[in-house]
Amino acid sequence: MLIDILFKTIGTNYRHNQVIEIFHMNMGGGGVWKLPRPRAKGVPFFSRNQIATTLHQVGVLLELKGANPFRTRSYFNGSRTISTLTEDFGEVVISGRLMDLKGIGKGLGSGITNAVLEGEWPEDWIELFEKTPSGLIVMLGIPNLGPKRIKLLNEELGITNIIELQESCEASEIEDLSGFGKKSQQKILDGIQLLKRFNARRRLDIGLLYGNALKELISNIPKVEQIELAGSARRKKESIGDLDLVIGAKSEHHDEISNSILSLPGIADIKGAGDSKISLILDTSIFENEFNLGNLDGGVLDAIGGEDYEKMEATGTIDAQVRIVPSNMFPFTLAYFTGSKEHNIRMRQRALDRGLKLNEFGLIPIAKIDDLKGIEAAQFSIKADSEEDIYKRLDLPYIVPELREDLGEIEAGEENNLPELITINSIRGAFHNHTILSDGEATLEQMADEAQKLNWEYLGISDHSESLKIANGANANDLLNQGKLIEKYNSTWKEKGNDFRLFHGVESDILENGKLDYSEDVLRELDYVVASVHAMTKWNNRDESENTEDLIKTIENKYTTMLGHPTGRIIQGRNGYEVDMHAVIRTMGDMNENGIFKAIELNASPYRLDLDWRLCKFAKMCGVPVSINPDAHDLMGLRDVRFGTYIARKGWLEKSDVLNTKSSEEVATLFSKRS
DNA sequence: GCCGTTTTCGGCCCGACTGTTTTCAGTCG
Repeated sequence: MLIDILFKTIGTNYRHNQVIEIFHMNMGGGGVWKLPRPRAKGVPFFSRNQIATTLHQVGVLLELKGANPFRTRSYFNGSRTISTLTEDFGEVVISGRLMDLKGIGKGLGSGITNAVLEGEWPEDWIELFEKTPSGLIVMLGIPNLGPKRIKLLNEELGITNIIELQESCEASEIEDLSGFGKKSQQKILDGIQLLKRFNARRRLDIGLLYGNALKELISNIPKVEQIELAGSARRKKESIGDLDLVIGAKSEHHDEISNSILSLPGIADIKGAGDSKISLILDTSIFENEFNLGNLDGGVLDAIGGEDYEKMEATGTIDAQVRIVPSNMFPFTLAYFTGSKEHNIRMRQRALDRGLKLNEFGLIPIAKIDDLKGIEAAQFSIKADSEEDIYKRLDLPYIVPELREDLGEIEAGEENNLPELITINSIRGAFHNHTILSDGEATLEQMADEAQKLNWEYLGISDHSESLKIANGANANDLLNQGKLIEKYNSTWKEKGNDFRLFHGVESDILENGKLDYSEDVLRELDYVVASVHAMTKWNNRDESENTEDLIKTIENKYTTMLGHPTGRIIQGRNGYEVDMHAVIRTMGDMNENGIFKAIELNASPYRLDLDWRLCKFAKMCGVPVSINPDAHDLMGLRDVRFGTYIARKGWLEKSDVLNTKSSEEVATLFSKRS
């Protein structure tokens, strides 16, 4: 049963650092990769998302074909350029400015232009999609198995999918291939198991739980001078592959520290232990108490494997790499293993431009090192007490880990224009929360109490609407009665001089043609409406333009205040439906400009983190306020706003960009701007 | 495939680790 569920999801998620990126951008669509069909309405025949996704997929398919790596890279670069474009993509193509973009030359430029203007994909791309077995793409998700060896497996043994691969391993057919052996055969089997369980990645909340537990244990080891969690966990990516920890200590203590680490609790297996690096597999025995996964709404639970999910987490593991370096190297190693790869490339290039070489050991004047390499050369490194010093030496202000993705942070740093990112302390409340009226676990009163314990000034209650039977959606009468109760509480607090207040909303299901639940008479009584899609099957089966049109209709509805979990994606569970979110956000931006308040939710549940951080910056640019909502189904759920804050920071948001940093008076005023 | 130009083609970030090899290829970040 469990395996069935997991195999079902493997079809849509792939772990390959580039493939997974696409998954997280919600650009992947359904299971098998297919070139999108052109939009029925004509030019532009394809959206920015579709072009960016396609370029990326062509790049992956070229890798599997064994094409020139620089050629494949240019497809990835092109995809990146287009997905981060802030202008209207269609206009850029139509006005013939596409090839002015850095990274788009004659080849990509003419292919894209023809696709967008004529609705036809280049022949060689069509052929790539048709001739590559989709199972090979799934195999890229297996750790330590890349395009070259997959190509070899395909050519030598005729393997076209993960099931055949597993059978071949079990029949010991792989170990005899040149370049393979017993160990790599076993590694592939292990990797298949990992992929089946978690798509070889873990959600941010789970990663941070393990990471912080290990960090805490190591920091108590004598003679450890510095320790920090690095990697994607430090950068607060929505999911992480493995944990990276960096330790600073005197060289003479490295052995002792290393031995202490190997005897810590929670280690299921030791994959390797060298002079400077320890590779571990951690399991849940690292936690003193069992971890509480909280109450999930039914849709989320289903998407991540239903009832079997908790069992899976309880027996789950995570890989961790621990590196021990002399304290003087610590900032360099920390920066290096924090990444991202793209950010590091830019930083290294920046160092080269200044006659310096940047690596995990130091920042070293090239003139001094002759033929010395790595750690040998590091004796000539410029001193740094912290990462700040490294940035300073490269003429940049400090860039926080969340921003290190090479998505404009270097340029913003050069212009001294980095954002002052929001912190959790700025949050004054939240607007998407459930009570026992629908599928929540706590009463209105309990939720209000908990919000006050968090020092919030207000709380918005938005139970599920009538049509969502599966989540016990509230009928009109019950909803209106909830409103009366809220009024009563609000006036009682006011009489007592307590400034706390509740806002009364609803999470309305988005119905046919973008309609909301309930009659106008009911909607008029509410402070706000969170409009969300729940009919995922239907929305997944429609094309991007239909979904986009319906969402825009919903937003144009007078009573829609904000869009809830905008794409419906569940991390490690399912992709979102296809939608041109740029167009949706742009519509919201235009309405805000005209004095009509429309906000977009950043659903802070670690299972969702939707709006994706890559789109937060775009919402900010369009002047669309972001509401960081926990989608709480119980008291603990309110605390999920912290994950939303991490993602908001990653998405460049400042305090002023976020709705729930405003005072309750300001919020009330904004909510009243309906038309 | 893109870029930058020495305008016709060479260079494209770089190092560690692993498991294969017997000097290196593949993978990863």
